[in-house]
Amino acid sequence: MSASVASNLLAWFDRTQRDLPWRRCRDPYAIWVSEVMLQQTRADTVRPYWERFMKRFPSVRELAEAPLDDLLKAWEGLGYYRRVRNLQTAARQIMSRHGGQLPADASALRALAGIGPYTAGAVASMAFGLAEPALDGNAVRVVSRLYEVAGDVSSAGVRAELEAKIRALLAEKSARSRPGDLNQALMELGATHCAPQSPRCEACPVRSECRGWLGGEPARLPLRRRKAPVPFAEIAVALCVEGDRVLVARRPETGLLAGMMGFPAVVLQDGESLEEGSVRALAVVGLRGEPIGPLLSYPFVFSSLRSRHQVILVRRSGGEPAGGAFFADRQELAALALPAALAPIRQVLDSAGDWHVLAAPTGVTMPVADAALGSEAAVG
DNA sequence: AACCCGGGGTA
DNA sequence: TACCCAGGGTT
Repeated sequence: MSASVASNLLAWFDRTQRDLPWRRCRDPYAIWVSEVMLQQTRADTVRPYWERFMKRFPSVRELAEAPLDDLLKAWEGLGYYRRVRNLQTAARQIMSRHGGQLPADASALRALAGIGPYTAGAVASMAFGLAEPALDGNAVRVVSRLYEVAGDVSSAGVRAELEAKIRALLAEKSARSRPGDLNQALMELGATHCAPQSPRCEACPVRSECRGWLGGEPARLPLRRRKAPVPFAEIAVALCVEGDRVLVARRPETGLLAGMMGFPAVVLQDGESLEEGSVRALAVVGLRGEPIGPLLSYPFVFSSLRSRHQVILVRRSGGEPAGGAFFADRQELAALALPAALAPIRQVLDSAGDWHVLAAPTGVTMPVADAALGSEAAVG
C-alpha cells in the first residue's frame, strides 16, 4: 500500500539532513555517546558537548578509566547527570563483557547501564546496520500521525504498535540496507517539519501517505495522558564563607541532582524560616552555625520541580565539615561541576573581588548580587 | 503504570 | 506561561 513511504523519507533525508558532527563518523562508541547526550536534549545543545567529550574521552577504555569528577565536569550544564554515571558504568560493562567493543546486538546493548529501548535501537541501527526501530519522541509523533494511531502513546501497547510500524518500514526494499538512516529520517522529520503544534505539512515528503494529514487534523496526535502538576519548593541555600574559601557539599546519592556537588541546602518545610533552614542545612554537613543575612534569591524551574532558591550567608560557630563537605578556594570551586540551578551563586562568587565582604556580619552587599545576576533572575 | 530526574528552546 | 525534547531507572 504505502511502499513509497520509506523511499520518500530516505530521499528527503539524503537531500536535507542537518550536518551533525556525530553523523560524520561510523565509530559505534561515538554514536553511543551522542545518543546518550541526545536523551531529552536537543541536537544544537549537544553539539559542543559531544565535540569536547570525544576529544577528552575518545574511547570506551578512556571513559571506563576516567575519574568521575572529570566526567561530571564535561557534562556540566547538560543535566540528567545520572546519564554520565551510567555511561561510565556501561563502559566498564563493555570492557568486562564485550572486550571493549560495543556489542552488535540490540538485546546486549539494552542490557547495558543507561541504554533503554530507544538507545539500543538507535545504536543497533546506526552503528551496526541492524533492522531495529528507534522510537523517540519525534518518531512517536511522526508515526502516530502517519498511521493515525490514536491510542495513548505512553502506554506499552501503543508503543509496541508504533515500533511495529517502524519495523514494517525498515522491511521495505529501499530501507533494508540503511535502517539507521530510516530511523534518523523519522526523527529528523519530527524535529524539523512534523512539529508538535504547527506541523509544516506543505513541505512534508510523505504528506500524500499521511493518514493524519488526509484526516485534516494531524496536530491532534499523538495523544497522551495529562501530566501531574509540577510542585513548588522553597530551597534554602547556606553560603558559608571563611577567609578566601566557601563551604561546598556533596548532595545525597538519591533524589534531585543526586551525588552532585553544591552548597549546603534544604527544602524549607511548612512554617520554617530561611534562617532556620540554613542552620539545618549546615547541621547536615556537621557544622553548627548562625545566619548572617540573605544574599540573593532567584527562581529556578526543573522539569519536575519549580523552585525558589534563597541564598543566605551563614557563619560557622563550631564543628568540622563531614560527609564530603569541605571549604573550597576559588580554584577548587572553579573545578567543581555544579548544576545550572547553582550558576547564579557561582556567578556572584566569581564576580566578588573579595569573599571577605560576603562574610561581613552586617551590611550585606546586595549590589554584588544585583550586578551579577540581571533583572530576570533577581526576585525579591 | 506511575513517578522521578536537568536544562533549554519555542509558540 | 505550557509544552516538549534523539529517555532511562526505579518502584
